[in-house]
Amino acid sequence: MAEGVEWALHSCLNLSWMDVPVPAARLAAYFDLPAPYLNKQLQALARAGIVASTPGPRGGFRLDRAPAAITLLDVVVAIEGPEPAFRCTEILRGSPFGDPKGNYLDGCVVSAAMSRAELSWRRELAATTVADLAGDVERTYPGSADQSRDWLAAARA
Amino acid sequence: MAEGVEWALHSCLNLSWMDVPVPAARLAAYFDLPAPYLNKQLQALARAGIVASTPGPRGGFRLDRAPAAITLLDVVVAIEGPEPAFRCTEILRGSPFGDPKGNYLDGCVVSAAMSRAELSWRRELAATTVADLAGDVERTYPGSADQSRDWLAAARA
DNA sequence: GCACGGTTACTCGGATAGCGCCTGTCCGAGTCCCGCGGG
DNA sequence: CCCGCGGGACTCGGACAGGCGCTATCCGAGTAACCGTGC
Repeated sequence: MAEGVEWALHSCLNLSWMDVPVPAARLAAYFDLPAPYLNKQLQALARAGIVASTPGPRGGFRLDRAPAAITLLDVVVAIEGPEPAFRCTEILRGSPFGDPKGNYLDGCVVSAAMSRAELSWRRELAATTVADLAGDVERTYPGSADQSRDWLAAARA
Repeated sequence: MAEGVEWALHSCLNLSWMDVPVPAARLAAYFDLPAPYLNKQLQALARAGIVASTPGPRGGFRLDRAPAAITLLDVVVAIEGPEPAFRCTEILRGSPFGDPKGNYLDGCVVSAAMSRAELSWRRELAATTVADLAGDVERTYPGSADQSRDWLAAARA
C-alpha cells in the first residue's frame, strides 16, 4: 500500500484539532517529511472533499467536514483510488472452455472469495472515523493533542 | 495487489482435482498465460510448501496438502510475502515531541486501526480453503471440474 | 523373456531485461496581508 | 485620523525526473522414462 496513506491519516488526525488552516509545509515540518510530496497527498484529499484549501498568507488546509463524518475508508480511497486491491482479470475467459462474451467477474468463485475478504476490510475501515482516532489519542495520551495544536499554530511567527 | 495471486489461486483450484502432476506449461496453456512467469509463481508456492514439484518427464506440480488444508491466506502470503499491506513507518518518531527510542508501532492509533482492518481481511481469507472453492465450483457449474481435469490430463499426448 | 545401461527429452530452477507506479522535486498562478499615500 | 490602493510574500496547484517492484523472458541443471543390447 502507498506510504502516502499513512501521511494522509496522520495529517487528518492533526487537522482535526486545529481550527485555523495549516500550511502543508508546516505539517511536513511536524512529521519531518518532504513538503511538496505531502502537499500532493493533501491535494488528493481536497479533490475528495475531505479537506479544504485556502491560498494566500495565513492559508493552508483544514478539514472540510466534521471529524466524525470522515472515515478511514474515505481517506484510503482518496489516496489509493477506488479500485479494489484484488482486480479480477477474468482469467477464465482465455481457457479452452471460456466464452469470450461471458461474464467472468460475478461468476468466478476466486473473485467472489477475494471480494468478500476485501469487503470485510473496507467495512472495518468505514466503521472508524477520524473522531474515533482523536478520542483514542486523547484517552491514551492526555494533553498531547493540545501540545501538537500549539506547535502547529505557533508556526505563525 | 500482484496479479500473480489470481493466477496462483486458479492454479491451486485446478490442481485440487488433479491426481497426477501437471507441468507449468500446461497450466499456462489452459489460462493462455506466459508459461515462464506462471512457473515463477508456482515456484513460490513450492517454497511455501503448498505445492510439490517433480522434475523430469511426466513431472510437474501437484498439491502437497489436502485442499481443505490450504487457505486463501496461505496462497496470498506465499506470493505477496508476509509483510502487511499497510506498513507503519513510525512517522511520529520524527515529530517535535517524538522520542527516537520510543515505540511508535503499538502505541500509534493509526497503525492500530489499520492493523485491525487488515486482520479482518486476513481472517476472512484464512476462513476459506481451496476445498471450499472447489465445492462452490462443483455446485455452481456441475461437471466443469471433470472437463478441466480431462483437458489438463489429455495434454499427455 | 528379462535385466541393465546409455541416450533422450522433458521438467523445474534461478538469473536476466522491460515497464509502470509510487516517491520525490520543481516552478508558476492565485490570493490575501501590509504599508504607504492621499483625503 | 480614516480610506483606498499597490507591492510583496505566501499559499496551493499541476507538470517534471528518479527508483523500486511486478511483469515477462531466457537458458542451464537435474531427473525420469524409453529404447536397444546383452544375457
